[in-house]
Amino acid sequence: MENRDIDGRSIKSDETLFAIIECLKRTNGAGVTELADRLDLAKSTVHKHLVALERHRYVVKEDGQYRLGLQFFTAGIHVRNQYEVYHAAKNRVDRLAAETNEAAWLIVHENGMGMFVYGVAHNEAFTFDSTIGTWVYLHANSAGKAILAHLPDEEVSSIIDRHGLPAQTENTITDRETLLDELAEVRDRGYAMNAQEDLRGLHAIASPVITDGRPVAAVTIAGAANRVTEERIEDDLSERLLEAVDDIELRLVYG
Amino acid sequence: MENRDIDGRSIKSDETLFAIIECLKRTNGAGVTELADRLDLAKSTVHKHLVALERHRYVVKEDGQYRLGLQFFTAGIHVRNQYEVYHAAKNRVDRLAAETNEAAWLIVHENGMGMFVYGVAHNEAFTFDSTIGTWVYLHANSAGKAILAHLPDEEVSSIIDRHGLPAQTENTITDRETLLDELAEVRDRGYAMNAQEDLRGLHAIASPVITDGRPVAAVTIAGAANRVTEERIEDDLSERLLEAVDDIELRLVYG
DNA sequence: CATCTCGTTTCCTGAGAGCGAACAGCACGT
DNA sequence: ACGTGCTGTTCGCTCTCAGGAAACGAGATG
Repeated sequence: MENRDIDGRSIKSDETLFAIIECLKRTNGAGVTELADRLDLAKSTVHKHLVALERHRYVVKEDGQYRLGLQFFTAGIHVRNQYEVYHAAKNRVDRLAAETNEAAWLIVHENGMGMFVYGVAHNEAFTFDSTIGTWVYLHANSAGKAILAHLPDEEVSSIIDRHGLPAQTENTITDRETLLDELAEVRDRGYAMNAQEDLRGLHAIASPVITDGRPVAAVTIAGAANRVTEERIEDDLSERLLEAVDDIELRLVYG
Repeated sequence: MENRDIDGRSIKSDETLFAIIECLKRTNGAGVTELADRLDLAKSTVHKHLVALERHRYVVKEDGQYRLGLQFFTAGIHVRNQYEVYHAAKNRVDRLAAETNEAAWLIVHENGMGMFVYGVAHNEAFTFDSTIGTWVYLHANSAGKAILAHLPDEEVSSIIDRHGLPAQTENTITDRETLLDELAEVRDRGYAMNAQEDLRGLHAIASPVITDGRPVAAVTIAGAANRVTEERIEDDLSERLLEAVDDIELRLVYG
């Protein structure tokens, strides 16, 4: 199925290992036979990989089903903890959500894509938990645009080249020039806006966390479009957002 | 160094892959040469594995250094989200911490070991964040004992056989019979106690979350030994703990 | 400009990844 | 009890490809 191994410079057996992991992630646990069928591999091959994974606790066997193990959680938390900005921002993001009574997020970026690393919704209508740990395009939401706006031009274009500008809703910016204009606006304004560009019904504003001239992350306030109106943003939310970001940047510098 | 590949039933190349990951975890990022030296492998070998890891975003290259990437976070959060008990318990654990003004934790177990999946310290003296995602022995803390107390006897002994009863402090129970007696007590009392058995200066109580007769997790209240006294436990904390666990068990059954 | 020291690439070789088939366990309908 | 159909696991065989050594290229350092 996924025969994108036109490589020679990486390791095939690793690719099959990752394919197994990916498959287990999608299926939330599966048997050897099912995996072998799905990935078009011999049962014995899959089995040997699973034994290796199990020995390192990346996979657990339960009732003859294999599923991903808590070792991934350990590693994942370790990676998150390496981001100083997470520790600097966490409590302040909590406070921001409490003050505004909307959802607040911390987004970091890696390799030209964004990821939600932390979020709270004091008004807990939705299970926002499912959003944490997901990748997002930088061009299609306020946090991403806040980050892009403060990256060097050549980095922005290399990101566009690599990932393109796929549309998430009919409001997504899919044109290069339009995006660059928007980024200039964001720089002037100090914060970015998201008018249902990635999720219908959702409005959001975001501002970047900058250290040593580089945007390492962005903080977002997000909420239903009817609550997060343009005037509320101008009158109240934008100010609170910028205050929060200032606090976070300060804490990044001073322990 | 770690030549424990007396296997034949698993895959050697996977073992080196995991060794690389483990090494990157410990060093918080390293170069090809450093990894090759440390693991006693050829540079080219390490490099090819890194290319594979990088393609799948499990590793990122930054300033010629490789470090673990956010894909681990994605996978880790995914694993956590598979535990229904996490979603059922999160808010209630928050409330428990707020009520008692101590730290509260959710611990799950896998393969005879426990792991902190969630925790809050309303009294935020310590950076408890570093505890999340770490493995703990079940015999050496209150949460683990709460879980063990409600597992079938044969499962308990197989766990002891597999992991032993290593001492964490001078108060750790290291004797099989003593442990089994303690577990019987825990069953009677309804909650387990931790009198500086894994961490000096720390007192804790814990009670298991049971569904379908199986303990899937445990909830803990933990705090400095001088604050979490025996009489406060009896007068107040134990009751609040058991209430919280009841609520969680209910929420596990009803949506 | 020479000299380290990185990361990356190239090439070769024999260890071992991957395969197919046989084996073992369990749960069913008879 | 006895097939029958499903699992997961193990056993050899074979030819691929993972791993090693050494060359290459790119920055940094003196």
